[in-house]
Amino acid sequence: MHSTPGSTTDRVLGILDLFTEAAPLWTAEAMMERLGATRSTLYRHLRALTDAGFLAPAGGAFVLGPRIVALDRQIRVTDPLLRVAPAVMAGLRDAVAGTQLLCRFYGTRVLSIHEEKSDPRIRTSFDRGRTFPLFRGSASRSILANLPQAELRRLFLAHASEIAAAGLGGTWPEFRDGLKAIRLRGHAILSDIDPEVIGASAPIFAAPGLVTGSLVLARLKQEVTERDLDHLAAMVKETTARISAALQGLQA
Amino acid sequence: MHSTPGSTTDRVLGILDLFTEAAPLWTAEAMMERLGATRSTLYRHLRALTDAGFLAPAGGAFVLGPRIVALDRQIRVTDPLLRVAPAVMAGLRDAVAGTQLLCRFYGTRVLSIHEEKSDPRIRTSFDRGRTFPLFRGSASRSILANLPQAELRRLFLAHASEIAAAGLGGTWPEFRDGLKAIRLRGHAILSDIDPEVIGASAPIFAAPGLVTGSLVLARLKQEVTERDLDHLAAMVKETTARISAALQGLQA
DNA sequence: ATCGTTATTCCCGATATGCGGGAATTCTTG
DNA sequence: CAAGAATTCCCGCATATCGGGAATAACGAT
Repeated sequence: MHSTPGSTTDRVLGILDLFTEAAPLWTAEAMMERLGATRSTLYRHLRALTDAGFLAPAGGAFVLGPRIVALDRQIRVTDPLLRVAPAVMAGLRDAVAGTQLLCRFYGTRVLSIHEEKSDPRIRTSFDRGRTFPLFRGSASRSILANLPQAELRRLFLAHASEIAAAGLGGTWPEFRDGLKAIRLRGHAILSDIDPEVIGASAPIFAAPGLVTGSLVLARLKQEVTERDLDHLAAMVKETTARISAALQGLQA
Repeated sequence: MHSTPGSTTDRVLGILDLFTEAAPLWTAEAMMERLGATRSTLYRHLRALTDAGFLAPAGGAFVLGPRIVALDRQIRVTDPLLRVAPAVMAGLRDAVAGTQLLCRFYGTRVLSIHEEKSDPRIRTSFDRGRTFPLFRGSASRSILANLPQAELRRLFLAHASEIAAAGLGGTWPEFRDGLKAIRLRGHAILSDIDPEVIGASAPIFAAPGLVTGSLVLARLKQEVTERDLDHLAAMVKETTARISAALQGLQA
């Protein structure tokens, strides 16, 4: 074979990479061409994915399958963070007057896992399932600032240019000390992703010192004053403290 | 090798089967034992799944990963049915005074893909992602009744005993004619899954004659009269007709 | 229903790939 | 910084995957 690296399994799972928001529907023919796979091999792989429910035939083409939806439900039902946080967030609706985003950290990406929206004008489709880059956005910042040193160093070595581009410093001490300041402050305020929206975030801990996610309280930037931001910051710190406590109570 | 059938890919995907609502967290050790796999092989497979984001390490064990949540979002964002139905359903909230379930048909299973709940006492965690058996429940019944004959025959041959158990007839003509009656009536009323809840459903068509899902309007059984059921039936028929029309308008 | 067309599965020999035992490495944690 | 655990690497052998093409099944239209 030529330009297809990785094992068979990687190639099979790689098929799922084709299915994006922009291209949610693929015919076997199109996949063959795109992947440079032969007909029998591709169909064998499609069958494996279809049998497992990750793909489903839809009128001559394939779409992402029901298993994904079912597995997402399992995650929702079993995630301890989702057992405690949504209720707390619902109680904050009116006080925030914007949008709240609960995020979870997955080693390399930050994922929004729950949204509580009260300002319909914020049309950031910050849905559950949206991923954020680790070095941009308020949610990620609060997480990053609370990662263990060893992990930070690894990240710095692997992503120096991204880190510099995000204004997080060009040297390791700059990076580390900047994050330390955020950690000590206890919250991060950023308008980094959508320029019309500004968010205050704070970390959520699954155990003392072990950051597992963050909460963002966001509002339309042009409508908030300095005082509002201070208020949001205080609120998000207080709220994440409560969520962390509840989370750790669950596990005990 | 012994009792592990299927291809490598099947075995890798099979790992995900372990992760259930009751057992959402697996250590490598536990998986080795359960699957009868050797250490290196298991870890190779875990790595493939983890790299693809379908699993994630969580403190010495593994859980379902962020990719699943992200893919579910893609499905939500790109599903035409979800583009038209939720707004219609939201408009019915007060009129239904119960719970509405939007379901999609996936060849072999019926999956709830959206819920609009207005009666909090119905605690059926009929969440998005819940799967229903094809031969039970109102949602499935309306779909089944509108499947092409060829597919029905195939289903009957493959699942005769389930079909009989569900009271759908012990012979092919019984089965076919029973479903035909439902199809002509245009709706199905059943209290088949949760005995406290009764639901009226009607099919949704992606194209004339091509059933793609169904809508269920459900209420607490002990609170509904015959008249209420008639009303629900009329409402669900009218609503699914509108959803089908909107859906077919989209594609044109 | 019947046929032509397209989509999907099956077959089988050559060969690349996954398997497993164990050692090496990396990650945790005190 | 060291001991223990978790994870990856290594490599020869056996096996499952690949691909070309034919067979079959599903689909659509007459």
